[in-house]
Order: sequence, then C-alpha cells, then structure tokens
Amino acid sequence: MTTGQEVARRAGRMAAMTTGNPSRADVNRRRILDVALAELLRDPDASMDQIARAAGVVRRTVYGHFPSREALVGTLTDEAVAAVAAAHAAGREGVVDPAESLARSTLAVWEIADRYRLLVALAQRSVTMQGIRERLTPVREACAEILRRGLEQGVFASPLPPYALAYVHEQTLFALMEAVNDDLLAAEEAGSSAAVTMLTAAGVPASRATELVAKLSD
Amino acid sequence: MTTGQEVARRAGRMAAMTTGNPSRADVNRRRILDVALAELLRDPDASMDQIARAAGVVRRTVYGHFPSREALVGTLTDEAVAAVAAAHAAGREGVVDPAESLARSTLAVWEIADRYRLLVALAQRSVTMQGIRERLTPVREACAEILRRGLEQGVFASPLPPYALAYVHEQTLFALMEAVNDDLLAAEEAGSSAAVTMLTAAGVPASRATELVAKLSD
DNA sequence: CTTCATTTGCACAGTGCTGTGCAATCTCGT
DNA sequence: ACGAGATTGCACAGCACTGTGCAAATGAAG
Repeated sequence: MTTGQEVARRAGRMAAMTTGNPSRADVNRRRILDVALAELLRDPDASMDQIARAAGVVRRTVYGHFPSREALVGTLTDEAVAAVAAAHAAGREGVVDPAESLARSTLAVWEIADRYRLLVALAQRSVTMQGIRERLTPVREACAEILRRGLEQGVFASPLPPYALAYVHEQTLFALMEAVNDDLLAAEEAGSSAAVTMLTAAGVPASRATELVAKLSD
Repeated sequence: MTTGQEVARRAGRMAAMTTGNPSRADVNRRRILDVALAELLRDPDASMDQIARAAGVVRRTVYGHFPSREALVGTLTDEAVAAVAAAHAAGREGVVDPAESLARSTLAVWEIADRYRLLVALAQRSVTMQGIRERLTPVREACAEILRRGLEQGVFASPLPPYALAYVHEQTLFALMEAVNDDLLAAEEAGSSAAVTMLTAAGVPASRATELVAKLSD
C-alpha cells in the first residue's frame, strides 16, 4: 500500500462509506476478512496467498486492502475482541447471581464461538501476538470477577483461585468448540451443554447447573 | 546426516550404548532433546538455530544428531507420548471406581506435565503433525472409557458425551499448566487442585471430589 | 603424543514467504 | 462508450529457514 493508486483507493472508499452504499472494494474487503477468519481457524499460520486464493482473489489484491499480514490479522482480532467483549458483557448485565451471570455469558459467547476460537487459537501460539492475550484481559478479568464473587458467596466451590479458574473456563470453552468441530457434540445443544459444564467446572452441583441453564434457555 | 562421518558417528554411538558409558555424543544428544523440549514449550515454532544455541551448540551439530527438524520433534513427541501413556496407565491400574481412576491418572500425568503440555501445544497447531493427535488417541480413549463408565454408573453427571468430556479434560489440564506457568497457581498444590477440578468438571460434587483427592494424596 | 570421534565454521543451494512497483485489464456508474 | 476506481499479472528484492558438504579445530582416551 505504498502505491499512489492505493492511497487514492482508500480515500475513495472513505467517501463511499459516508454514503450508505458500500463500494466494490468494501464488499471485497469484507469478503477477505470473512474468508481469512475461516482460513485462520483452519490453519493459524495460513499465508497471505492461501487467504487470497480462498477469497477468490489474487494475493496482490489483499495487499490493496491491508498493508501487511499483521494488519489483516489485527483487524480480524480487533473485530473478534469487540464481539467477544460485547457478548460477554451483554450476557452478564443486570444479573446479580454469579451462577446465572456465568451461564448467561457462556451462552452469549457461544453464539460467536468462531470469533472466540480464533482468538484463543492465535493467542496460544507465542509468535502471533501475545498482544491478543492482553486485549482479552478485560474480558478475562470480568470473568474472573464473576468467579471471585461466586467463590466468596459459596455459590461456586473450587480449590482454584478465581483467575486460574478463568483459565479453565477459557480452555473448556475452547475444548467444546473443538468437540463440535469434530462432530463429537451436536451444535444445537452445544451451547447449553457448555454452560452446564462451565458451572460444574466452577463447582456448582450438576443438578443445580442443569436446572439453571434449562431455565435460561426457555 | 548424509556425510559418511555421520553414519560412522552413529555406529560408534551404538557400540557405546551396549557398554554402560554414554559417549560424548550421547550426552550431547540428550542435552539437545532436553533443551528442545523447553524451547518448543516456549515457542512451538522454534527454529533449529534457536534450539541449537539454547543447547550451547551450533546448528550443524544438531543436524549431526537428527537428520531433520521433523526427526528431532518426532523423537521428542515419541518420548512424551510414551511418558504420558505410562503415567496415565499407571494411575488407573487396578482401580475400579471411575472417580478414583480419573483422580489418580490426573495426579500421575501432572507429574510429567511438561511433556504433556508439549504434546497439546504441538497438536493444536495444524502444521506440526496432526499425527500427534493420532498418537495420543490411545490415551484419550482410555480416558474417555473411564468417563463413560462413570457416566453410566452415575458417578459422573454431565450433559456431554464421554469423548467430548475427554476433550474438556485435556484442555482443562492444559489450562492449569498455563496457570502454574503464569504463577496464578502454586506448583505444590496444583496437582491436587487439578484432580479436584477434573472431577467437578465431570460432574462429581465438589465436596466428594475434595474428599477423594485428599484421601489419595495422603 | 597420537588417534579417533565429535564438534565447529563457513559456504552453498533450495524453498516459501512478505511486501512493493508498474503496466495492463476489468467493471462499474453515468 | 467514457473514465474513475478496483483488480490482476508479473517481476523483483529481501528475509528466514532447512539441509548439506567439507576442511579445520577440538577433545578425550589410550
């Protein structure tokens, strides 16, 4: 994106963005992002060429929209972090009971599981940005806070400190996404199962967990 | 390892191996493997050069012991799989109660957590051998079998099918290793906490889980 | 001190990726 | 059908890594 053409391209798109109609470049950019999500989910080390081809476009075109691979992945993770944070927050807003809070936010995050999965997958490779872990900390801390309250009130029972339990929460979610991916778990019931599992992992009796989640997915 | 020198080197080592005293090459080879474990734990994409330097040796020397990067990683994962399988099997041998089985094997695997962590870390990057997942399946299936029995007998309570629960088990273990690594969890108590968490995640009441594990770590 | 195994240093070819430049081409709206 | 915006095709430089060959240095053990 050093070419004069390409900066001009951006300016043009800017203009189109103020009006409601997305330019051709806009829809392509969107398509690239979407495909990149899928492709990076399959292989977190996917090259620009793989992504471009998967998007039905030439590598050079991708560089027309994103100055570098890092920028592309960056935009993607930004979007994902925003989505996850929003889902997580929406799930727990105005709820006092920690168990219900945990269940609701689990169900909410489950709706955008793919975004979350990308983040975890990228975060656990040391190379591709430990910055992801940083950007996810607000979410993790909110989660840890719920767990802390639950442990304090005795709603949750676990020998683990809240923050460690948050790690477990995160990885468990990830495990269940993989399970769905590998057809070990039906996608429809997966959300509820995930929520129940989160609760029991936190130390809520299985019966109470099942009951609570059943109530929430009325 | 195409050089004539190097095949000769191997023959020499073979000879030394039959006698009890390890040759210089043997101890270096061992050192390289150990350092590689640590290095790959830190960065699963660590290059041959990184590993060599960390082992206090030149890249060329590593190629003297392992014909390719894949061979090095292969030997490492072979060892790790063997260790994990052994620990897992030792933990559950002669035990009938699924809960105790699960707790014991968790405690046993925890002892060699680093090897296990390497395997999980390598397995979840699509590039570096999905073969690891394959080689781990015996262990996972043994684990799933315990879970299946527990669910059947009502010792465990979970909406998840056994195999999915095994995924959760695996990732939870991983999460706790990370927690220890990040100093969120004291290393001494980590094993017991892990065992308790495994049990509660499977749906065992927290009180019973704590009690059982306490009994085991007499 | 000699000998043999081992390690080193360097040079090299090969591969696959990133990012860039530029001219040609396509595809819209108007 | 015109022209701006977007995409393509190729060519290139650069980088990091893998594996290999060979001659020289090092080390240990006799």
